[in-house]
Amino acid sequence: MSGDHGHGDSQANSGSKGSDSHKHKDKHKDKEHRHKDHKKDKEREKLKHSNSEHKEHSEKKHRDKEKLRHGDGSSDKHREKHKEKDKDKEKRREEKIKSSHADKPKKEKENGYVRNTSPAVIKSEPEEDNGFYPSPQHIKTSKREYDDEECEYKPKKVKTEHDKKAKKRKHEYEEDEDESADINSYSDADAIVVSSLRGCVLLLFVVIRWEEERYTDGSKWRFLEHKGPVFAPPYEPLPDKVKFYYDGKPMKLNPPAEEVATFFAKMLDHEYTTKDIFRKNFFKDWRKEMTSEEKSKITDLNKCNFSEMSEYFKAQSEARKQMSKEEKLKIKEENERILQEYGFCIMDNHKERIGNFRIEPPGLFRGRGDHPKMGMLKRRIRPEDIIINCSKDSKQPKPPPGTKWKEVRHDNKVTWLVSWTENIQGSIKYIMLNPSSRIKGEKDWQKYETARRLKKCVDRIRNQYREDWKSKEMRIRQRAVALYFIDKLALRAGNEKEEGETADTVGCCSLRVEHIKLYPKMDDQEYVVEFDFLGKDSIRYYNKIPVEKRVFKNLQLFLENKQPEDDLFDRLNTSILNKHLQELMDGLTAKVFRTYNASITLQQQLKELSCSDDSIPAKVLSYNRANRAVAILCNHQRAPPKTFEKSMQNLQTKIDEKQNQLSAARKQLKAAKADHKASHDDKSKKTVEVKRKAVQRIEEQLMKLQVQATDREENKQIALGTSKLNYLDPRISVAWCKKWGVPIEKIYNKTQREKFAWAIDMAEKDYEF
DNA sequence: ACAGAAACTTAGGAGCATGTGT
DNA sequence: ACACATGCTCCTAAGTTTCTGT
Repeated sequence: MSGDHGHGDSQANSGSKGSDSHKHKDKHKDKEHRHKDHKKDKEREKLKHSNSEHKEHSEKKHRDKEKLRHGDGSSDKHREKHKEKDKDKEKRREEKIKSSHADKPKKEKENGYVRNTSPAVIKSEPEEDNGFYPSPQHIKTSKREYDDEECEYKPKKVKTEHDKKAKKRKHEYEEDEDESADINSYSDADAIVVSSLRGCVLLLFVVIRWEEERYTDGSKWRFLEHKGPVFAPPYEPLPDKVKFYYDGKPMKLNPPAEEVATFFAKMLDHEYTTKDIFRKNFFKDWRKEMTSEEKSKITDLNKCNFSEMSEYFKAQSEARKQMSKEEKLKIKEENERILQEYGFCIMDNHKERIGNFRIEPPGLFRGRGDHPKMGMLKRRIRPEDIIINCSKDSKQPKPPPGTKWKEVRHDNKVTWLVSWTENIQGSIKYIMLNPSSRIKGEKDWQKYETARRLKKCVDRIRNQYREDWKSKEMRIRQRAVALYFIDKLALRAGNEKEEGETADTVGCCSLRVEHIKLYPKMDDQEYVVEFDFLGKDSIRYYNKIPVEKRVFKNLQLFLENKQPEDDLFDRLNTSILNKHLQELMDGLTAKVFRTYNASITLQQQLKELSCSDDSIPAKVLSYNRANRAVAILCNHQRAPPKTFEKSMQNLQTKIDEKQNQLSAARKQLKAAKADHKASHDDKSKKTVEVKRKAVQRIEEQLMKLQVQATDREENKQIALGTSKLNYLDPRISVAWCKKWGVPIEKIYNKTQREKFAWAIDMAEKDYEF
C-alpha cells in the first residue's frame, strides 16, 4: 500500500505511536500513509500564502502535510493532573521571568526588534470596534450597508422596512396559506417550505426571515407549536428459529436481554467488538437486563455465540435491498408522511423544518477514539423521559396513548422543542430546528458578523499578545502564547475534561507537555515547535512550525520542571482566556479566531487562484482548492474512501482513453485538411469544420477529466464539508460565484443552499468579508 | 468566583439514494 | 436494465460557550 508513495513515508510514520495499530489494518493503514507528494507540496505552498494575513508574524507558516490519525490504544497511560502546585517551583519560575524581563530592553535592541505601535494608537482603536451597533435605519437602508456594517445581533427590536429588492422578495414570498400557490413563484431556497405547504392546513406567512423582528429580552420566540418527537420502533423479538448459543447450547433469552444481545450481534463485524473495554462495558450492562436465571447462567462473554443472530440481520438487510419497487415506494411514502406530521413546527409565523425529530434508538454506545465508555448500553428513551417545550397558547403535543411526558414547559429563552437526559454521560440531548430555519440562520449570520468585527481589530489584538509575551506575569505569558497558537494554527480552545469519562483529547489550553517538542534548530529552520496530539473526535493533529524566538523561549520556560503529563499552560484555562478576549472585543471568544481565519483564508485564496480565462470546471477546482486550504488549516480530515485507489484508477483509464480518442481525432482532422487542400470543394471544407469541432470537444472533455482527477487526488484525506458548513462565511462564496459567473449549484448542493439562503439572498458580487 | 448544568455549534462516518456508464 | 460509484442525509458524539446556583 505504501510502496507507490515512496517519499511520504518517513514523515508519516515518524508520528505513529500506535503500538497495536495493526489491528486497524485497512482503515488505519491508509490513514497512516497520508503521504506527501508534489501536489501536496504545492498545496502547502499555497497555504503559506493564505496566511499572509499574518504578515506581521515574521516567520512563514510551515505546515506539515502529514495529518495522521492516531492509532487506538496508544496512550492508555495513566494520567494525573498535577494541579497541585509546587510552590517552590512556582516561585523560581516567577523570579526567572522577572529577571528575564529586566534585561529585556537590551535584548530587544540586539534583535533590532522595534515595536511600531504606540500605546496611543492601540487605545484609539477600541472605540472603533466597541459599543457601536448600527441603528435599525442602518440595517434597512441598503444592501451594501447590510454587508459592511456590523449588524450586531444585539437584540434590538428591528422592524425592517424593506428596500426595493426586499419588497420584491416579500411580494413573492408573502403568499398566505393558499396551498395551491404557484410553486414556481418560490425561490429554490424555499422549495422546502413550498413542499411542506402541500397537504398542510397550517397557517403560514412566508416572510423573508432574516429581516424580521428580533427580541430585546433574550427570548427566542413568542409562539411555538409542534407534534413532539418520533420514538424508536419497539423491539421485535427474534423468530424462534434464530438461536443464541451459550457454551455451545441453544438458549432462549427473554426480550430485554435478547434485545441487548441483538445490538451486539449487529456489530459483530466491527473491529471494536473485539476490544476489551467494549466487551467489558457491554457485558456489564447486558447482565443488568437479564433475569436472575439468565444472569446465573451467562457469566462469560467469550462463551456467547451471536452468529445466528448476526446472520439473520444480514439476511434481513439483504432482503430489504431486494425489495420490489412498490414496497420501497410504500416505505418512502410512509417516511414522507411521518416527516410531514412530525418534521415541522410553527415558530412565530413560520413553518420550520425540525432538525432531528426522531429520538435516538437504543443501542451500544460507541464513542470516538479510545473511549472508556464504549460498549455501554444506550437505553431506550420513553415518553416519561421527555421534556416538551412549546408555547402556552399552542396545541400541545400528545404523548403516545397510555404514557405521559416527564414535563411540559414553556421556556421561550431557549430554542429547543424537546429534550431528554442521555444515560451514558448524563448530558442533555435536544431536538432543535433545521439549519435552514430562521433561528439558526440568524445565529449563523451573527457568527460571521462577529468574525468580521474581529477582522477590524485583529492587528491590535496581535500586537497586544506579542507584547504580552514579555509580561512579568506567568499567567499573562501563557495566555499570550496560547492565543498565538489559536490565532496562527486555528487550534480549538481546549476545555478541561473529566478524566476517565471521555477519550483523552486536548485543545490549546489543555495541551500537555508531552504534546509538543521543541527544536532550536531543524534543518534550515530555527525555533521549531512540533505538535502531536489528539484533538476533537480523536483526530490527530500533527504539525511542525517555526515560531518566533520569544514564543520559543516562553515555551521552554513553561516546560521547566514539568512531567510529560503536566499541563503546558498550567496558569490558563478557557474561561480565563475567554474572559480576556471578551475585554479585547465584545463577543470575542477563542472560536471566533477559527471562524475568522478560515473565512479570511478562503477569501484570499479565491482572490489568488481565480482566473477569468478559466473554464467553469477550472474555476470550481480553484474554489475547491481554496476550500481545501481552509480544511487543512482547521485540520478537517476524513478516512480515505474505501474505493479510493480503484476509483482513481478508473478515472485514469478514462483519461487514457480520451487521450487516444484525441489523437485519433487529430489525425482525422489532419487528413481532412489535406483532403480539402487537394480538392478545395465545399464538402471537404465542411468535413474539416466537423473534425475541428470534434477535436475541440474531446479536448474539453479531457480537460474536465484531468481536473476531476487532480481535485480528487488532492482531496483524498481532507474533508471539505465541515469548513464549508461551519467556518466559511457563505457570502464570500456567493459573491465569488456572482463575480465569476459560476452557478451557485456548483458550490452548494440543495441542503447547503437552504442553509445559506440568507447569504445567497444578501451578498452581491463585491461583498467583502 | 467557581463548578456544574444547560444550551448550542461543530464533527466524522454509516448507509442510503441517486446518477452514471455499460 | 443493471452494477457500481458518488454524493447526500442522517445520525449522534464531542466540542465550546453561556447560564445558574451557591
